[in-house]
Amino acid sequence: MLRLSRKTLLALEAVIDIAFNARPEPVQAREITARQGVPQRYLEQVMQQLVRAGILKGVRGPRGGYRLAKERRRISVGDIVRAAELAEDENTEDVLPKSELGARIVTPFIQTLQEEVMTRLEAITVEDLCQKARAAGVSVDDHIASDFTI
Amino acid sequence: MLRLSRKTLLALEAVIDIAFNARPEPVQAREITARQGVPQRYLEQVMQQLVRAGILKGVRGPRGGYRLAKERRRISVGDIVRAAELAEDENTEDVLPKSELGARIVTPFIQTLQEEVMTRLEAITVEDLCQKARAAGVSVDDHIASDFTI
DNA sequence: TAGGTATTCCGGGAAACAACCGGGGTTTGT
DNA sequence: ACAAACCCCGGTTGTTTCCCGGAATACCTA
Repeated sequence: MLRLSRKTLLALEAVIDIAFNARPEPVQAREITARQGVPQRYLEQVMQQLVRAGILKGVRGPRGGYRLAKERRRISVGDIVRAAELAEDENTEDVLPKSELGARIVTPFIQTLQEEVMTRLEAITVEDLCQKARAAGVSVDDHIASDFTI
Repeated sequence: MLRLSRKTLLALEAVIDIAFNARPEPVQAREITARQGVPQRYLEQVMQQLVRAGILKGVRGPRGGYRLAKERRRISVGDIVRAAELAEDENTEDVLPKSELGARIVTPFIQTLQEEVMTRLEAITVEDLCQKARAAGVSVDDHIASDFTI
């Protein structure tokens, strides 16, 4: 199957959470953890990967938090997935198969498939998902209201 | 990224290896390990998953080995991937996100993507990959000749 | 027909690796 | 001074990979 790590899911939810929230003030990590129910320390770690990838922008100090670094329509799902996955496995030494069959057929086949999926993910932006959320009836009011249920 | 486990790659290569080899006698695990350079014990484990999934058929005793359980065009890549992946993770307890945004938007989005990829994989058969191998110039003679380099 | 051998089958479990999580401290802005 | 993002690093848990010892089964020879 296509396995995405929990970290990637987290990153996706966090970015959309911030994008969906239209407040002028930045969104604090604490709010997101309250909504998603994940340990705050772990989420901050993921957030910083997103900051380093140029997707989020951190604002320090009191009343600080995170904000999108670009417009919603300029951030693709592929960007987020890459930022989350590509963080620690820098080795990327693809176990090259010895057999001709493996090297010439199944490896290229898998690579092509991966590229196709990635292309598909690059075509979908955070903007698209936000519109979908609105269409699905997730109201901004409920969203913001839950900020105070900490 | 779309991460496939080594086990899945192995399963794919093994099945295609057997399918590409047109001999009447079954193919032994030992031959495949010699060609792919993988530990024999591990490969046998993968092979048995494929047997239980109804993709391969094991033939015991001397001159035994593995054979396709069905025609080449009736075995899809999706079948093989499912058989290899779905073996040990029977838990499948999808970590359901608490937030509305996660539950209503990103989870369905990911699921749809997974289903699309799976549908895509079901449409490609072992027969297709064998034809591709022949077109790519992987000769059957070389393939069989390597049987005796053990 | 009986026994020896080659091979698939089966379960358990060690070893390596990645994912997950937390601590302590530093920097930055209010 | 305080509140938050930042940074490094180590510990825990879980998954993947790999190995081992044996049992079952089929072929071969005598």
